[in-house]
Amino acid sequence: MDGFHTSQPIYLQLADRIKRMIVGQELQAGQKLQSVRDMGVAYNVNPNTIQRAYSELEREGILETRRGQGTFVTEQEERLRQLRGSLIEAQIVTFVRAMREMGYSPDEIVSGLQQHLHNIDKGEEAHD
Amino acid sequence: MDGFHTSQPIYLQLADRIKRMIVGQELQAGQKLQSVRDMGVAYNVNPNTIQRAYSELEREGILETRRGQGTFVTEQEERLRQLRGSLIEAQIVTFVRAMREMGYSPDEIVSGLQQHLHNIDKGEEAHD
Amino acid sequence: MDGFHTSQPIYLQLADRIKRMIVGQELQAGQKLQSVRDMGVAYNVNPNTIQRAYSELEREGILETRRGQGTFVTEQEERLRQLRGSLIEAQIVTFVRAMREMGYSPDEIVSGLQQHLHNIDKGEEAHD
Amino acid sequence: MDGFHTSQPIYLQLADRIKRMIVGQELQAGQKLQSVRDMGVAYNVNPNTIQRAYSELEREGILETRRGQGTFVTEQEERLRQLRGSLIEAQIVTFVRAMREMGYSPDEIVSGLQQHLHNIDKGEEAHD
DNA sequence: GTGGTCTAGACCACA
DNA sequence: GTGGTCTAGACCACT
Repeated sequence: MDGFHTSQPIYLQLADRIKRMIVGQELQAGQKLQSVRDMGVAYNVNPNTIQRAYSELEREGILETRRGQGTFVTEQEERLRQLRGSLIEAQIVTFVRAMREMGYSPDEIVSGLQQHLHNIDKGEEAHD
Repeated sequence: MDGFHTSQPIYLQLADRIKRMIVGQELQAGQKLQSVRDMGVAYNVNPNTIQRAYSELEREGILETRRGQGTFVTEQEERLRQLRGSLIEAQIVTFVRAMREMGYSPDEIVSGLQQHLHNIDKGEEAHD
Repeated sequence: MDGFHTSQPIYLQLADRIKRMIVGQELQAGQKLQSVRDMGVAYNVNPNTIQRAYSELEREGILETRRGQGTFVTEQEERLRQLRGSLIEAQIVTFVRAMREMGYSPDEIVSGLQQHLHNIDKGEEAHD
Repeated sequence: MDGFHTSQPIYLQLADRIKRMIVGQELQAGQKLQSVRDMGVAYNVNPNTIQRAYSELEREGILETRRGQGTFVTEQEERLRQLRGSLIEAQIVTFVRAMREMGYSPDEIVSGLQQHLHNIDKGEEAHD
């Protein structure tokens, strides 16, 4: 296997990765994904597990499969906008919770974030 | 075991947890930690692994061990402030990277965050 | 093969199809059927299986074979009326049984059916 | 295997059967179903296939699973009413289509059905 | 015991 | 080739 957690099923972690790739424009609307077999090799995972991830995303309206042709990112842009919105929301929620647990007030969260963005602005993100 | 990843040694994951407990005030400066044996039972992990996590944190100046007495959170407030700062920094870095990968500009990150905080301000999130 | 079940011999399933085609006027009284060879190709089934279906229907007086000419739908209208009646009866029996198994009383079956026909009457189902 | 078609995946046929058992009161709200292993033996099918049928029905809100305890029919009566309604609708649609294909008008369908129900009323379903 | 996940390997339908 | 289904057998977490 590759870089998977034990805390969540692999097929859901795969689905999450694909979602992030779509939102991050690494996968464009309408684009063909790797076949379940190729992706199985790429991630060193059984094709059935890839298949399950694809099925889940198809059920969510994010992917479409065409028998004998392959699996594709949906071309319904609206659905992809929804997806982006929900992933962003989740990121923010997680971030805010973590910061509050460390004793930050909402105002401090915003100002801490602004400070950080200000700093990397001049110095431009030296490393990765 | 409890909720550990496979991608990182358990002792480091334990160390992270303890750091977060300290920053989140669940563990106060100078407070005694559970013995490696008790903690091993609590997290269902080998005491040696706990010991290794403690050693790592001692090396970082966050914990102190007193022979025959146990392991304690350091009383050097400055060190704890540093710790808090670095954890917060890490949170922000992770958050910003994720948001930028999803195509958000710095300004959008801040406004998205403010929007979120504004929304939960009036109404929700009274619980948890 | 095409769309056959495993629960019943294919030749009987074929015979049923032909019956339905006759009752549904896709095959008229006196009309010539495809040769067993052509039909075998059409349904991707062994010609012997087609022959068996034809024989069965001939036994039931629905088809007639004329040596050297082929197989024809009978011209005995009375027999076709019987056939239609028996197929319809079978449909109704199946339908009523299913509805009763789902807890519908005879009166509810009729009213449910009327409701449905009433609904499609004004509006939908212009297609197909 | 038992009595499955080739035209539809077994796991969906299983799901349909279970739905019909629920609507037909053979399975009551809140009742425990057979374990995936027992059901696998009963239907001579791999437990994974049973599992898939159960998952599908859970996704549809018809079953609920409690880890370590088993799989149960939901106790949300409203959901079960919906289910019954949709199955009945499907029965009627199929029935009406078949009858129309055999040349019956809506009025004839109703009268044919009433005639049938009238007949079995006196004679009381002799067989089966 | 229970359900849930995963692998390995097979076969099918569709293009 | 593609995805979709199924089996056999394994291991896990939960009760």
